[in-house]
This record gives sequence, C-alpha cells and structure tokens, in this order.
Amino acid sequence: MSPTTETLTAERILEATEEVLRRHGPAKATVVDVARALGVSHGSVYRHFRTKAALREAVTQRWLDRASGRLAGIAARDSDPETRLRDWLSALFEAKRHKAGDDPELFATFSVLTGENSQVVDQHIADLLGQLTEILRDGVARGVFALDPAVTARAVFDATGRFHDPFYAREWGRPGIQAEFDAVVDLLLRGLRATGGPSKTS
Amino acid sequence: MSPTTETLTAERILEATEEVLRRHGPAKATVVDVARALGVSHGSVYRHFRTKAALREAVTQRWLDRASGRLAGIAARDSDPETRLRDWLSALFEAKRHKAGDDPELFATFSVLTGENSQVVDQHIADLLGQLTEILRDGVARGVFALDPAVTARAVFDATGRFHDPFYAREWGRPGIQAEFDAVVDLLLRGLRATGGPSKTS
DNA sequence: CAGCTGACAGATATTGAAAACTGTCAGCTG
DNA sequence: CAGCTGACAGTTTTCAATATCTGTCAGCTG
Repeated sequence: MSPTTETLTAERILEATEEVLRRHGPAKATVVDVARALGVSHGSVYRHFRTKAALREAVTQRWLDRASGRLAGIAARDSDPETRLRDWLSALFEAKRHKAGDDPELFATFSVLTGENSQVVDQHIADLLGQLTEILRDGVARGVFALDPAVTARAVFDATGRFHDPFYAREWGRPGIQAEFDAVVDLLLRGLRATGGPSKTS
Repeated sequence: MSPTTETLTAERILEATEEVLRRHGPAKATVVDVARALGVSHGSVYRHFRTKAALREAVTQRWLDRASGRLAGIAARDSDPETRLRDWLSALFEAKRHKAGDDPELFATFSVLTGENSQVVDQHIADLLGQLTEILRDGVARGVFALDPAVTARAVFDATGRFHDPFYAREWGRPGIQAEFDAVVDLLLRGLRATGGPSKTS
C-alpha cells in the first residue's frame, strides 16, 4: 500500500499529469514526464489513455467538472431567482478572476488545454447554460422573469462573456472591472424582469 | 506625374503597406518589401516613419478610423434612439462579420495588427463608446431610456463583445449567431427602456 | 541642399541536422 | 497471464549556424 507500490489507475495518472502541467506548463509536459513522475514506463500510461490528446482531454474535463459542480450548488438554491442569478454570475466571475490572478501560469496552462479540447468545453458550456436555464425557468414560474428561459440563458451567458471567457483574463485585474461587471448585470436584470418595475404602473 | 516619378508621401507608403500586408500577411511583411513595392530604397521609408512599429500603427489607425467613420453616420441620425441603437449595433456586427467572412486572411492580418497596437485600439474603442454614449444621451433626453449614458454605453459595448471582438470571429459563421445577437440586443433594449411599457406607442 | 541611396552593425527569422517525443508491440516478470 | 517494460519507427521539437531584416548615416544626385 505504499505510494510507489500502489496499482496504476487512471486517477493516479490524472493527478500526476496535473502536477506535471503545473510544473512544466502545457508545451513541455510530455507523456514521458508523467510516467517518470509515477515511476513507471511511458508505455504503461498508454494502457490507460490511448493518446496524449486523450490524457489532456481527461485532465481538462476534470478541471471543468470541478468548476461546474461548485456553481451547481448556487443554481439549486431556493433564494429568489434574481438574487440567485446575480450570485451565480458573481461566483462564475469571482472563481475565474481568482484563479487567473492567483496563479497566472496555471491559468494559462488551463486556457491552452481548453483551447485544444473544444468538444469538452462545449459540453461544459452546455452544462453551465443548463444551470442558467434552470434559474430563469424558476424565475418565470414565480412570475419575476419574462422571456424564454433557454434562449435568454444563452443571451445572458453571451453578454457576460467578458467576465468569464479566459481570453479576457488579462483585463480582470484592471481597477474598474467590478463596476463594469455590475453595470452589465444590472442592465441584464432590468431586461429580465417581468414588469417595468417600480416606476409608475404596477 | 507618372506613378513612379510621383513624390514619396506618407499616404503612398501607407497604401503600399496595406497592399504588402494583404499579399504577404503580417508576419512576412517587411519594410524592405514595402520599399520594393514603391520602387525606392528602404531608407526612404524611414524618412516618413521612424520605425516599422510606427508604420504598422499608422496603417492600423487608418483602418480603424474608416470603420469608425461609417458608424458615426448612424449615431448622428435623427431616428428614434432605440432604432438607432439597434442599427448601430447591427452595423458594427455586420461590418465585422462581413470582413471576417469575405477575406479571412486579411481579417487575421488586421487582428494581429490591432493586437500589437493597444494604444490605437483603446482610442478607437473610446471613439465607439463616445458614439454609443451620444445615442443613449439622446434617448435619455427624449425620455425613452433611463440610466447613466456613459456607464451604460460601456455596459452595452461589453455585453455585445461576442459580436464585435475579433477574437470571436470564428463563431460569426455559425448558423445560430444572428439569433443569438438578436436575443442579446433585445434583452439589452428591454433593460434600457425607461418604462416597462409596450413598444407600440411612438 | 532636400531627398534619396546603399553599406553597415545589431537584432530577428529561417533552416536543417540532431535530439526528444509519441504510439506500438513482442517479450519479460511476479 | 495481466500488467509492465523498453526498443523501435515515424513524427515533432530544439538548437545553432546562416540568412534576412531593422534602423542609421555618410555621401551621392538632380
């Protein structure tokens, strides 16, 4: 049961791969490096993952699934839909901004990997859109939101791209960014509300 | 007055540079190429532009100013602000999409150049934000829009980034893109309106 | 003598040979 | 005999030599 004798599992390989990616970056992380980190020959790694691309894809999926899981907790809350939507979008932005600011190299690695695996990323986005749609559907059911949930979920996701697409990571450190995020979310929430608000007619 | 005898002006150099960029792409477009296209020595080009970077910057600015000018025409129209805003955003999207689809290589060249000249691009964006702000200010004056024009202009620009940021160009050819654009713009316009009322009254 | 040329030094890009990596598989090992 | 090893063929990456380019400037030319 000592670590070096432990059986070689897909899980252990994924952990070692993450470590190698963290250390060497995406360009220099080789299958040979991963095997060396595990104390096995690189042939053994190919027993669990058919190609290097498949291995990188699996690592990407793990990362994205972890992120998705945290947000799912917010989407499933019972608070009023408007607050929930705001919290969900804030959590998405905050998580990305935090990761990008904390360890830029690791975030760059992550960005390269997601760029390579559009299939997996598409699935992740579909997952997030599903969560958004749930919040909006609930809002429509409670009468606080108007508009078609699925279509509008996409619109909200697209409109907030600047605050979650890794491409914009370099701008997340700028001073005014939080105000810009708030302005966009405020505008979107105004558009989502079923009534014209407290102005005059109710 | 024959072309080869014509005096060498900054303007002629810029035209030749655009042509060389079109032909060779941004990576292989050298000052020597530009000089050869004009039938002069490369030393002469340096008489008008202190560095290669300055030359590329000038080309970029010309491109962006042309684009900006076309939109200014729409921003200055006298139609109702809601229609004008919609037209302006559509024109911005349409112009970019058209260029990206028409001649992808030239568009890629343009993208590389804008990536190099953040100074010039920032000025261009400030220009576009000014136009947007004007439309919104007019809308507020006429009582059809609420919210602070400058802050909201930024929010509208950010929220539509997916439809004008060159980074997303590869997605502009996808089938559903127009519907997604419409959904975002509809949502934003709902949020902008001063009252919750229907859009039938003029 | 205003404007252009072309040789030049230092910086950048290209090239091709050598090294490393990916993916396979026959055979070893516990 | 299930799982691992390491040599191997084909491909990609690295690295250093070579070529090209950038930016300058003394001197040529009309």
